[in-house]
Amino acid sequence: MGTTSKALSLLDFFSRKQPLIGLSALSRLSGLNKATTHRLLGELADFGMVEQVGAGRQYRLGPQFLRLAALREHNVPMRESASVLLETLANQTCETAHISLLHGQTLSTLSFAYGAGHGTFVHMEDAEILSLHATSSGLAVLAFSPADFVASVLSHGLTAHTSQTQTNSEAIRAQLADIRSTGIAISVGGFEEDVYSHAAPVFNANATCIGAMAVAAPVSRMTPDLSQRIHGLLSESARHLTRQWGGFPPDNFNTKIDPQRGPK
Amino acid sequence: MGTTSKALSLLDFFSRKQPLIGLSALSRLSGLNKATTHRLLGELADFGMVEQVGAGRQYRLGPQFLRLAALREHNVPMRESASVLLETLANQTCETAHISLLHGQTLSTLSFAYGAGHGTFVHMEDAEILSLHATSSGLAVLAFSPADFVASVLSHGLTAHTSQTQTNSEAIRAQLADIRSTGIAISVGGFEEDVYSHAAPVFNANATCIGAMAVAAPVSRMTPDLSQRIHGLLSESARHLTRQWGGFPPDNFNTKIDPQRGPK
DNA sequence: ACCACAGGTTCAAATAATGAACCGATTTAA
DNA sequence: TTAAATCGGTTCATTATTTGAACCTGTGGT
Repeated sequence: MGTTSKALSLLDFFSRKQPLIGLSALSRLSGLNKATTHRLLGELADFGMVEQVGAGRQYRLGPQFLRLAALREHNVPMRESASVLLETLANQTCETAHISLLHGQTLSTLSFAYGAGHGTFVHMEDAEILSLHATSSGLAVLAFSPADFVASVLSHGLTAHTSQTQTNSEAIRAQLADIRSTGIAISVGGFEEDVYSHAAPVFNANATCIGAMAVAAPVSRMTPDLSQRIHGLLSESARHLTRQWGGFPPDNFNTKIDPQRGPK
Repeated sequence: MGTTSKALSLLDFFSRKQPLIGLSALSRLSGLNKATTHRLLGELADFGMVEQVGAGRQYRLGPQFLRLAALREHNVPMRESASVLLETLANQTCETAHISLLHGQTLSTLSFAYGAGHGTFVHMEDAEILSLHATSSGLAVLAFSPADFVASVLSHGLTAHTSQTQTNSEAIRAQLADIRSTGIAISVGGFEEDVYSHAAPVFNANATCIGAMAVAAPVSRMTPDLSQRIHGLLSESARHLTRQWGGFPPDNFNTKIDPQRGPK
């Protein structure tokens, strides 16, 4: 592993829950020597990728990312184009629509939109972390990911976020087969109680699955009829997004779904 | 210079004008050996900081920045807090308000807001690059930056963006002295024709100037009266933002400005 | 007074970065 | 239709950078 990778890997320890990390802690987390960590952080800081905050000289992510993200988004408006589709989807379903991208072994939420017409919604936040085995989005991604990746994810500890989280890897593998045939993943209360969500995979130009689009509703509002509608609208939106992002589905992804009745 | 810095410096060659860069070109631009450039790009790509686009295998900024920017913004909502103030300022002045941060020897626009009530406005874009010597924001930053930094900026070629750009470094130094006493920088058509803009510096927790807030109006709409109003509102907003961002003005920044008449 | 842990620094030893030359494939110029 | 130039990418002996144990210094707790 190159020096640059080590430096960049430090950035991955910062999260919503842990926005501030001290030198020693980061050294421990990364397994790198304290002197090495210090030097790498210094280089990252020179570039505005981390910054030190007064009190305990702790580190946090720097302002540089705002600039680079704006530049990236200007060149490749992924977030913008996704947002437009999500707004439509949220309005059509009157529920929360979101899109999350694969990053390592978790999903990170890129954008979301709330529907209208109800008093309550499934809540979402930008950069929220979703686990692969416990969310519909995660299952959708796993279903279209390489076998070794799936094996790696399922072999690590499958944390139970709720009482309904499926932690049996064989049961999950069975679900993945279903998802591959329908093109839609479903999860009920696996990540948060009372959330019923549908998800469809999104692919890049190499036909690799890079994330998933999802619609999440309170369990109490889900009916076979609504599920049917979401199924149709969601798979259409996800396919649309794949195209907009310059990607295309892999050969094992059946694009010829009858919108009236679902596949098979 | 460490290896990590070399890798990160590659990111700085991507811009709005040049979003795609090939391996050889990037090697030339950075002065690094092609093999080195290739390896560094590979490491950056592993982390999603750059990605290769199909055709000519050219590189562009990667999707990772969206995630990190969202995380940073969640932890430290600089953009969000600035936007609120800019909206207010734009409404109060009925003109374009924006904030730009210092990055290297240029300013990068973080956020902006348009006023209401007129048919035309000064146009802005996210991540737009402003030069230090030719904009009011740049002058505001220079006025409160270390002497050696100012010297470095003024010694490099001062490009004339318009016929009205001031390129005489002595004349600019004289302006800086004025700006230090009033706390507001003014530039007329120095960057874009027909733009009359006011700017005020913003400081971080080390009392270092990190950027500037500005109000830009068409020259034709600028009157002594409007300038007076902008002067007051802008310096108040900028001071407010400095506080919100956890910073404070340096000792040589006079915070006791009479809002009726200006200082002195 | 003491210990434990924090951030940060030092310098010989070990490792990883470097770059000239090379490859095969396109593109351009003659 | 060649021939030269340029592209992205790779190789490997040489070289320079990274590395980490030990060491400061300061702080908060007992």
